[in-house]
Amino acid sequence: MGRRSDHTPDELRELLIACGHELMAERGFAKFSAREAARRAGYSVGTIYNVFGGLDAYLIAVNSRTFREWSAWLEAALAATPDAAGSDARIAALVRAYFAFADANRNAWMAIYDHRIDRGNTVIARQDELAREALTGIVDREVVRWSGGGNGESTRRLVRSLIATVHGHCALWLSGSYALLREEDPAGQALARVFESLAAHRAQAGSR
Amino acid sequence: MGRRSDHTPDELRELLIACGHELMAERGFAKFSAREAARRAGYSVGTIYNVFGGLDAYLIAVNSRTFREWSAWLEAALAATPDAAGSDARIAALVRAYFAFADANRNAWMAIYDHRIDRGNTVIARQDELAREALTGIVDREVVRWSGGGNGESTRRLVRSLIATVHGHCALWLSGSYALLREEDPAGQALARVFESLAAHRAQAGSR
DNA sequence: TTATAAATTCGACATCGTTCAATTTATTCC
DNA sequence: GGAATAAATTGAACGATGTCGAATTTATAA
Repeated sequence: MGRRSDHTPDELRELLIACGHELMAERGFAKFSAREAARRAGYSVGTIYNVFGGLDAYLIAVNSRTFREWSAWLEAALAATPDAAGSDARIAALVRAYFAFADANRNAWMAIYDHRIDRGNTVIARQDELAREALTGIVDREVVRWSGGGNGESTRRLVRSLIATVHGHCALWLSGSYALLREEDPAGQALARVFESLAAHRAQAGSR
Repeated sequence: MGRRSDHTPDELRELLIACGHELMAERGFAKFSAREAARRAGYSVGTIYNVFGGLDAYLIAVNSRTFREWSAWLEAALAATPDAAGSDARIAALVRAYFAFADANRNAWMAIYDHRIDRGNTVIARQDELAREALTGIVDREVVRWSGGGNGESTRRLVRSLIATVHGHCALWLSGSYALLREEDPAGQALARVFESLAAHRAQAGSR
């Protein structure tokens, strides 16, 4: 067949991403199949290559959707946290929501890190970059809010490091890795580490 | 052919693991091929299934070899750290060696976490379990040494959490994830977080 | 209506994991 | 030593994958 009037180019793109995301959530990265994703959309494999240019770009688009849902999940959790609960509560809500999303979307969440992008050969579309940066942005904002203003390069670095800390707990937990095998509250542990580091940096900043 | 006198069963096992490990280091998990690994050993695919029972068990054996090399690497780094350097230096050496091994064996290191084991359907051989526990054991020992004795369930939990912290930094760094994209010293950041948490727990224990 | 351009398909290809009947080798027994 | 037995090894078969492009079909323009 040729150009069909079923969907506009944008609609087709959306449709393929939606079906791919659904399939990813069902099967996980290892058992994901572009053929099957296209089949579900009512198209054949080649269409994915036409629309996205290659499998990598398609997977990036699928994972970017997960990133966006994740950000929305975090914002919703923060919005549901009353200001009166104090500033610690916002950090706690953020970390717990981070874990809750990963837990509720295990396959899709892990796929984000299962798909290795060779940044040398692959260009990431700007909109996909933005979806990833948004998450970092949320944490940035909340840490600045917690520490009461002081933003700068050192807090920027700290924020990335705290994200890595939480990520490590979440990843080892969901992958069933030995280290966290019998830990019943990985989110709580991650949160404890985050507060210890935040406290250390507040004290440090105050004593200068 | 039938039973060949080229290798004893143990030798064959070793050979297959060695070739698999080499191939994993070269290609990484995504491009690993059991066929190719067997080919390099001078056997055909079926032999892997005979010896290990299935691909999962083979991959576990291959990754266990990486675990053992990793443990040896850490022990070597610790052995090279003079006692006179102080107890902080041992922790620093441990974390830096953790990163150095991962960096020097990227594909093999990542494969450890790329291979998802369904613990419901897969039984892990005792020797492979031990290879994984050994690493945790090293960190356990060093943290107890640092804190000057006090061992118990709470330190056990802390140790696992610190491992998760370091793992998170290392994983995001090597996978080229956005969060740590421009961080020039991820190991230093991980180390800083570890010391912050260790300090917090020493203070806590001392004030009781 | 016809010609042009764009989208879509589908088959071809090499490869993968998995299984198992057939084959080859080593050992045992006479 | 030679035949019978047991064990290890192979390789073909199967369904599935990603990747590519020529052929086909559709929509639009002339």
